[in-house]
Amino acid sequence: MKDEKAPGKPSIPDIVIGRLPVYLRTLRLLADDGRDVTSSQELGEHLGISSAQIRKDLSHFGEFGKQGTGYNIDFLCRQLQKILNVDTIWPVVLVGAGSLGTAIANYQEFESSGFRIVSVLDEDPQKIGQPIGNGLLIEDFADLSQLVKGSNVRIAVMAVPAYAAQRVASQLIDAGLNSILCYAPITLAVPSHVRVEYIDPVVHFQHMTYYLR
Amino acid sequence: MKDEKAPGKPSIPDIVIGRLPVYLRTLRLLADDGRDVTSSQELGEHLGISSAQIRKDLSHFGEFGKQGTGYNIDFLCRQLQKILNVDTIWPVVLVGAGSLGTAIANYQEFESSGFRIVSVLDEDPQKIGQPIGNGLLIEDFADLSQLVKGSNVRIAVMAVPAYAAQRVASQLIDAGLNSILCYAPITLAVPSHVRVEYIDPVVHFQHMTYYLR
DNA sequence: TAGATTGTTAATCGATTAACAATC
DNA sequence: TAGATTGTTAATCGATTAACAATC
Repeated sequence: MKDEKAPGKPSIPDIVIGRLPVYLRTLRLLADDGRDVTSSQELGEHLGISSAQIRKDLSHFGEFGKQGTGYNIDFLCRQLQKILNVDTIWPVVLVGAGSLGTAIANYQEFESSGFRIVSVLDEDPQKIGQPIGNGLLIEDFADLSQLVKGSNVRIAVMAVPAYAAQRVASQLIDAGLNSILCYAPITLAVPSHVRVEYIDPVVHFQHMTYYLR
Repeated sequence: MKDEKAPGKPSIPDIVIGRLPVYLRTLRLLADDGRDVTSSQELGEHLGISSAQIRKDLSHFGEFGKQGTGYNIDFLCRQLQKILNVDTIWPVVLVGAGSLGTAIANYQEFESSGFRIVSVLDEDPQKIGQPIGNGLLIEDFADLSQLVKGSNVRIAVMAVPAYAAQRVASQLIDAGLNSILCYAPITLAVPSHVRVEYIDPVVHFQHMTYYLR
């Protein structure tokens, strides 16, 4: 999944974009520790990457630091939030109210990071109508398009079994969503205007075991 | 997190290793569909990468295909499992029996992928002793080192709050574990012999929102 | 001022891809 | 055989890093 090159203005490498949320997360932890200022060197040590890379990454977007001093943490956080478009709250639809879906619905970090789960959908009649997460009720996945219509929801999280994932994804896309975070262990076939990110713990485990002998 | 270069024999790029589990996952889906043979081109189309990359990646490990025909799916699966060291079952310790920990304990895909959660640990006295997952009981995190001692557990999953994550990680490492899958939204400070992989949905969300205007 | 750190350039390093001989 | 696809080479492309002038 690469960034599409906007003809004319040089687009910023997708790999750079992918690091910004990690920078933001780290800066917030520093802020929580009461810190006001940091440097590319300190950040790099925290993250195990070079200070040059951090400065280079940030330089794609502007000048945020001060020579001799470093970066004001609050200021840089706000700038990164603007760059990443998380200076507002994005509504998110969660599909799948199983064990994993419930965990996602309960997760407290979304709200402070720019996201709010506004609907939880499932196909199981036993589950529809049951409470979940923070004051939500599980709704019928069949009502998806009605629910999305006229709302400004553009993001979905899928916590459904692998066998259902492709069908669910297609229906999400038909309903007008174009950003999907997929927890199912399958690579989805989607049109090019849709962006999918994947979370699969097995992929991480198997990556680690390569190095275990 | 890079691969350490073994002096002498040229080490295989970590980024290549990271793709192998995705290849394996895709091959298994094809096998489940009743397919016997595939090609680098077909795989590449499935995954949205070039056929050349797939052939190049595999070529680091040997020759697994047949000109004019492609790859026998079962054979390539077995080879990838060997390469990734998932031709046996790795025991895994899960720390954290909250909502996310419960979802992980319930997840059915681990067993067929080379992993088995053998212990679930928590610090909450209310939780210790309660059943979780597939016939397990939540145990006391304080008993970690006893539990690991003499066992062959080397992998842990952390599903604990961010504020507890660094302490838990350090204790896991003290107990002798060297591979950690961390669901807490924090970059851990660990010695160089320890490998950590991270799963943070917010990082993925924020990556996606950059492209939403 | 002296010391520290940025933003940026140019060099290095590494990954991806196109192309094709080999061969099933 | 003719067609297809591998494994590999060399070229291209892109990302990382070292170094340093600028400057706080």
